[in-house]
Amino acid sequence: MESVQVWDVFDVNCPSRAVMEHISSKWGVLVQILLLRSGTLRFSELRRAIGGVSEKMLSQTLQTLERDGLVNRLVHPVIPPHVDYSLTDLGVRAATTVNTLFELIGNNWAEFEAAQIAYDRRKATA
Amino acid sequence: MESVQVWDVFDVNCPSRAVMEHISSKWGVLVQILLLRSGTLRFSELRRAIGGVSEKMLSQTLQTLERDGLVNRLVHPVIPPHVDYSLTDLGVRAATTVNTLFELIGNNWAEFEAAQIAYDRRKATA
DNA sequence: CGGTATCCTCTAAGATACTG
DNA sequence: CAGTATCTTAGAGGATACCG
Repeated sequence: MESVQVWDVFDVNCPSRAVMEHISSKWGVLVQILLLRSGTLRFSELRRAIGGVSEKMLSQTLQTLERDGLVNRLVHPVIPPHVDYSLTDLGVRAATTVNTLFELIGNNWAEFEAAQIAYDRRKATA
Repeated sequence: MESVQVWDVFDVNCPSRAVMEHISSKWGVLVQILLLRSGTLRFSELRRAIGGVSEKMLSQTLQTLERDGLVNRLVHPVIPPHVDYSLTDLGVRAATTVNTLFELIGNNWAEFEAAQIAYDRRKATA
């Protein structure tokens, strides 16, 4: 039996808004599509792959996604430490949708750019 | 002929990251799915419908989405002012994907909640 | 290696007041 | 009605140093 949407997202107190913010966060979206493509990655691999991310933000993002049940964190008890990150089933589904959004942007980039240029010109002449 | 993805989203300078941030922004996602459901709405209708949004943030969000070519802004030259907002074709496609994400959250809410509780318990005992 | 802890900066975002 | 202008603040986010 599947659970169903109980709250209205337009309500200020809708708790699903918070999860949405985690999934769609700046670094969260990049972590998700990277793990979707790569399967499993270590902390340092994620850090190197995602340009511009700080250790702090990566750590924080991973914790949030793990708490929401989107990311698996597997610690190998060895020295030096070895930690593997991967997507849960739920994470794969979220990441796939996020990836669709990125493809939409990439596949229509000319349209986005044209819209921005047109908008800026309208503002400049006005 | 469709344009294709030119940049790597993992590159710090990838311009599509900015558009992604607009689409997935806190208020942006709510504006999109509300317009997707309602078709056309006025500024004050959007403001009333989206719980918690300030005029400033709504205005800013609408401008960003309009600049990216996702939202149409139609001004009726009357007094008092009348401005209609709606989604462009591109906006409908983005909003539909965003809506999929919200449905994913709503349809699996029990799983999200359980994951959060389990995570918090793990942290507490540790 | 995989993080935390601390400090600091800057801007996202809310509140309020005002305007065409 | 549909915003803008101004002010203020909470917290997002970065830099650096340190630890198990």
